[in-house]
Amino acid sequence: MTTPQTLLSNLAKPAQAFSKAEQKVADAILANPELTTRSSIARLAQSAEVSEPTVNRFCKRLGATGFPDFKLKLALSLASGARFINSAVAEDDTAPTFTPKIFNASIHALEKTRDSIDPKLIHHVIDEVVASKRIYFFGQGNSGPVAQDAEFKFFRFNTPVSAHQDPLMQRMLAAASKPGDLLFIISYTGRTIGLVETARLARDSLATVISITAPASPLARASDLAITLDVGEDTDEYLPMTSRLAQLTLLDVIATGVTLRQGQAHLPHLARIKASLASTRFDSVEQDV
Amino acid sequence: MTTPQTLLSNLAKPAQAFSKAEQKVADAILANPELTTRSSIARLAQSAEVSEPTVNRFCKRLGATGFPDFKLKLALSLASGARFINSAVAEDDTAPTFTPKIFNASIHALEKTRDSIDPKLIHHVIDEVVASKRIYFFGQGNSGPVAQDAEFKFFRFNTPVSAHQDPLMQRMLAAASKPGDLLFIISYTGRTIGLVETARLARDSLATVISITAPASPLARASDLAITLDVGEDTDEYLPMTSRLAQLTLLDVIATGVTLRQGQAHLPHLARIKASLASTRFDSVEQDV
DNA sequence: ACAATAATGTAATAAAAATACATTTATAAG
DNA sequence: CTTATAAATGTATTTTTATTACATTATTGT
Repeated sequence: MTTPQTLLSNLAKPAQAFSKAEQKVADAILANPELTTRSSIARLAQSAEVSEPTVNRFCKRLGATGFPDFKLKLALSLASGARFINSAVAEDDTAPTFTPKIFNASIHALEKTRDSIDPKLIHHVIDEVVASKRIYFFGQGNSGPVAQDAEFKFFRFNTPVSAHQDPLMQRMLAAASKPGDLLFIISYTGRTIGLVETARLARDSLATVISITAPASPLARASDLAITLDVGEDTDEYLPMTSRLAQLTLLDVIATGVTLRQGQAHLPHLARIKASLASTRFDSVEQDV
Repeated sequence: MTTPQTLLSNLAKPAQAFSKAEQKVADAILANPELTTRSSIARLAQSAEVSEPTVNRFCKRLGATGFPDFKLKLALSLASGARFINSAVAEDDTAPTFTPKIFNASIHALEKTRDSIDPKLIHHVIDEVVASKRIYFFGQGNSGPVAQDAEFKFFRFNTPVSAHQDPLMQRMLAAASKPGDLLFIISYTGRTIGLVETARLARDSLATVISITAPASPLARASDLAITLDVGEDTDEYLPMTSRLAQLTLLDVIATGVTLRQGQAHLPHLARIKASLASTRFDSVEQDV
């Protein structure tokens, strides 16, 4: 299933439309990929008979942040079927080829998010959750289901929680919010007008607003705390939104943090929830919730 | 000599007899190995609170020729799957430690799903979607948001689609279904009584039922096609459900397959959807949907 | 043939890693 | 309990490596 050497085969593909100098770089890498993972940019430039910046540009064109990053990805691609580069879905893809690509794109988004999250910020968010009297999750469009998922997750705590996708309802609840209320606003772009206004309304009411959104977006600016996710999308029209997976996992992290913070205190509450579900199952050992 | 796999476990081994400063380095690397593979020696030295030469000596002691070589070997060791040794969340975990653990658990779930999916089955599912006159997504509990997410995704196609979380609604729609109708039923356990009965009702009405659920479960048996996900036990009480991420990505795969199958035919439909959203944004370049 | 643009290279700068060497800390002998 | 000795660690410097800014050279379309 896992096609090994995806980066490599990508290099070899003639359809790649490399420029002359870049083709030389590709050839030089292909001639001895293992060596390349341990080369300096100068050595590779020399063996490809091009200048060093050309090598650097070549790396960036292939999605790396620079030469060292490229070497790392190349090494991984050699070791275990590449999952970083060339996950673009093409029109001639079939189920066996696009299935791993899409999973890889999702995995990549999570890896990127994992490495960009600031634990201190998470800590602050958990503080706010623990301190709150009531929690709302707001999302529209694709982020609506994320908000709802969060509701299920946070339902385990004793704090009242609800998720809302309807813009009017969101607006009304924001306007009616009070100090001690905590609003999570989830938006990939952070540019949905209604949600930004909702954030402002809530803050006017002295509620706390935490957004999960794009860096430097209007929503991020309008929030008390903003967890910004830059998953980097839109490059491939066939690749679906991976940001919601990052949002979901991020909310998992926050919920887990709250659970750990609360310690054993809430366990009886949880037991009641589990018991209430038992009768809806064929077999009560496992559960969806 | 240092084979890739042994590097990580070597670090974790207490028997290693590291000196004080070297132990700090080992701890810092273990705290976030993925990040280390992309760090500079200065960054790692700082996070371990030691000097840079100490890090360098540490690397050499472990058989690398220097820091870059060490990073390379570390990356390879991570790629070979040694990274999940430490992913159980413990009560004394704090934000910096449990955050990567949870992301890793999610990533692992996707990797496992990626490698267990049968592309032929996906192909059949896409056939059914393309052939269908109407599509329903049913889920309860945690799978409810997944169904809703799928609705957003499949809305792009011309086939009428709706998601339902209410058991009564699901039952009624299943009973009223007709040949040409396609029901996706999403359930992690495949043991929710209501959903299994719904599947039977729908098949009695000659609709097609595709489930995304657990292997060998009652729901899987009650379906025409079952995509079974075995993400693994939730052995750790603090680790959240990762199955829904696998479900979501799987539905991404199916939707992408349908898109590719339909080719350009549906593009005008998509353009209209995009246009309808433009006025709700501060900046119409990006979008949530 | 000539602008406009893209591609590539040169030279300078910044960043990273390794080295030489100084200082501190631990150890063991008297 | 010193004090010589060795081991460990850190500081400052040099060397290597990577990136950037900018100049030059090709390429393309009119």
